[in-house]
Amino acid sequence: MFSIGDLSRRTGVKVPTIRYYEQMGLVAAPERSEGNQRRYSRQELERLAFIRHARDLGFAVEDIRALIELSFHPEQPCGHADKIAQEQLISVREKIAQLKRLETELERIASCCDGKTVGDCYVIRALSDHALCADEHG
Amino acid sequence: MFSIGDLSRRTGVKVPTIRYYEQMGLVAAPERSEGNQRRYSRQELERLAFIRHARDLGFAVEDIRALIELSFHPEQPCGHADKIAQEQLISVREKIAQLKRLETELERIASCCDGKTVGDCYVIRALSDHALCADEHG
DNA sequence: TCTTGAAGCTCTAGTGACTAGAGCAATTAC
DNA sequence: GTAATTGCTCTAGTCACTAGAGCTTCAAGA
Repeated sequence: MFSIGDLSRRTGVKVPTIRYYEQMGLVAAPERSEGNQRRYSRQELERLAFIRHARDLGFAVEDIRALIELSFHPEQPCGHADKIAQEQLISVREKIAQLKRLETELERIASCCDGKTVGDCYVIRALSDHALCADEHG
Repeated sequence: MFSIGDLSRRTGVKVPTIRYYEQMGLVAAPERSEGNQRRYSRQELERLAFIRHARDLGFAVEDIRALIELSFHPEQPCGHADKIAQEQLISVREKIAQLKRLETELERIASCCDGKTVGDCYVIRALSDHALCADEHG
């Protein structure tokens, strides 16, 4: 049996976050010791590792909830799980595209500043005047 | 003079967000009409456009507050403004790098699933078993 | 001038995914 | 046995808004 601290060290999920997941119903409330401390089984360790991994991949808690539900029904078609993963991939790609536009703009803004004072600082001017932008963003 | 709705249409910042910025002290509390409605000048329109632009570029509200402060002191050296922009650029690049790692992993996970049921779904298996990951992420 | 509907007002609470802190109780190592 | 560490619950805070209730003001047409 693992204490909440053991679980935290083994999964990399912080202790208060584990308790938060329990509150949100992502992990089941575990057994308790005589002194009311949480005691986890290996199964619960694996569940938390699953959640950690999915969170690292950017899945929302609601997505993870759905994936866990699905894993309880191994006989069902897995199209739903695929869909969740595909949507996450699309969302990640959109974020990358957006951030790349910002990167381009910021490079222009941050590299052009050769003024000495705020009065002729390109950073400030560029932010004041959208027309200085090379292309549309945001 | 502009109503809050005019300002919203011209800058693309939503009405409740403008009031929120006022509460946070990012924009000054404007004059009021006899009936207590906000009335903005062109200067305030420009300020809000500045904020909008900076938010689009991913600057935090606190960064924007600092940039606005700086813009009030055009005689000061602009090193601080540059620093804020440079840090934002670094942060954006880090986010891009992280998201690209996720993209790679998600591509692997979401494309490999040729199972018919959840029981042999690669999505679920990959999330359960970090060892299936090609490289470290998160 | 009157009316009506849109736009505005304040205030509170909710979002997501935690994080921090207070004030205790239990466990563990020496 | 005792001291340090870990654990417990509960509340509130984070960020940048967003939603809703319940009310008032404004602007345009009849």
